[in-house]
Amino acid sequence: MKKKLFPPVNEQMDIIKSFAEEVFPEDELVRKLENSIKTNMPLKVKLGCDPSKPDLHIGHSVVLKKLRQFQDLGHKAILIVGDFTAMIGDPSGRNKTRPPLTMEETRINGKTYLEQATKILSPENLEVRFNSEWLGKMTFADVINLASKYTVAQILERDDFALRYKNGIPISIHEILYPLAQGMDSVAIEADVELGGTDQKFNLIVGRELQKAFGKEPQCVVLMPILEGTDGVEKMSKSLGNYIALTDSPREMFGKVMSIPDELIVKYFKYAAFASEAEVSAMEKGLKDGSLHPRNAKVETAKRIVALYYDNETAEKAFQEFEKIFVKKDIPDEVETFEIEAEQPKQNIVEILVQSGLAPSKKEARRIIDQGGVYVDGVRVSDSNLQLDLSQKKLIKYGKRKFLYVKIKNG
RNA sequence: GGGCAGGUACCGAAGCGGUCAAACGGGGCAGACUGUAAAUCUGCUGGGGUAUCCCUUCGGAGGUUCGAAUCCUUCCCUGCCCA
Repeated sequence: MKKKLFPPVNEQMDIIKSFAEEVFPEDELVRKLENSIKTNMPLKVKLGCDPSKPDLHIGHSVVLKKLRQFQDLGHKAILIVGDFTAMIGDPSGRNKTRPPLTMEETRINGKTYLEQATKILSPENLEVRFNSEWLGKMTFADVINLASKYTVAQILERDDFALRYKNGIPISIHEILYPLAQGMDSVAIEADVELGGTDQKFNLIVGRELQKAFGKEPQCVVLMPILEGTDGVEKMSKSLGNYIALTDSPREMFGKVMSIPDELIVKYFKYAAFASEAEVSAMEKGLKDGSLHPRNAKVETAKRIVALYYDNETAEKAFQEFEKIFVKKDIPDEVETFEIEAEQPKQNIVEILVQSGLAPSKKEARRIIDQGGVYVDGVRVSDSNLQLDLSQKKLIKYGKRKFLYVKIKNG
């Protein structure tokens, strides 16, 4: 056994609490840390992940970064792939029942998830567990026993359940079982700490309660803020389409950050760009006294975020590219070319838009043309009957940000 | 098990035999203005077609009618109340 050195408790606590929304119970956490130093045993830090949506976005990065900090402190990150619970569907923050997934789907997604998560997490001090490992083995009697540990009133403490109940929106029993199932994960792996977004507070507390009920030492809870999506209102999520994926291209990533509302700049700088406290307060001050233009703050934030997932040079390039397109109204450096298969070089513009995938339907293509949203080689198209000669490649701009070269496929 | 109220487009919600592809609000998209911000203004928002034309859609399946989202039958689903 290698001897590990953990930093002093107060240092650890400072790091753990930095940027966290809530950490509780603090005294228990302090005790756990002291004990870990004494026994030279790392804490088990649990993070549940939902394999029903394998595309990670920068909203997820907030909590992943916190987990990474634990790793850097020498603790052990345990990623729970909720392959079993995904079949239930987490009701958190939803006013609707989620469609369950099959086991195979969740397995595949779990793998994708991990690949992306390690962009932030260290592969060391990392353990990945699938919760079907223990949940799948439970008998009905086990489930009843588990269910007996919690009451309906306790479950209804959670606001989204309470709200749905009040508004007559259906709540299925399996959804009620979800927090219990997730709590069992904590029991099974004997988590010392569980991480999550503030929307997970209820679930994490259930985990704590269940650990107690099963005679284990209860976990401490670290809650991170929820990052709003690019629309600035809803929480970032794939289904709402307001997300910035970790796998987005530098250009997309940069552009999406630039489109966030001003009110979110600092929050993004803090939680998505992982700026230091000093940098954050400097930005806040600059914005407040007017010495820093919001746009520049946003540019800085966007660069930092892109650099995290790529590198500084790429981030700089993404910025240049952005300037070029939106400030100088120029065309992007790299535009894909689509080759249309047709006999005639002359093609109808609507047809081209649909075939190249720029427009989802002819109806919409016409609509956008009528509204003045289509340009060919920099010239606005005013007539949806326009015939384009595609023997030379033409640059089409569709809407605000879609660019594509189109030409006829020869031979 | 009984009674009542419901299931409409991405969401909420009108419509209750033809003038309904379906009011209105939200969201989304496009344009103007900008900093691809916010706010504001304008337009669009099922699909096909260059025309007040056709097709698909109002929980599912049948039926009545010249004609149904609107009436009838039946099935499925949800909420509330009673047991």
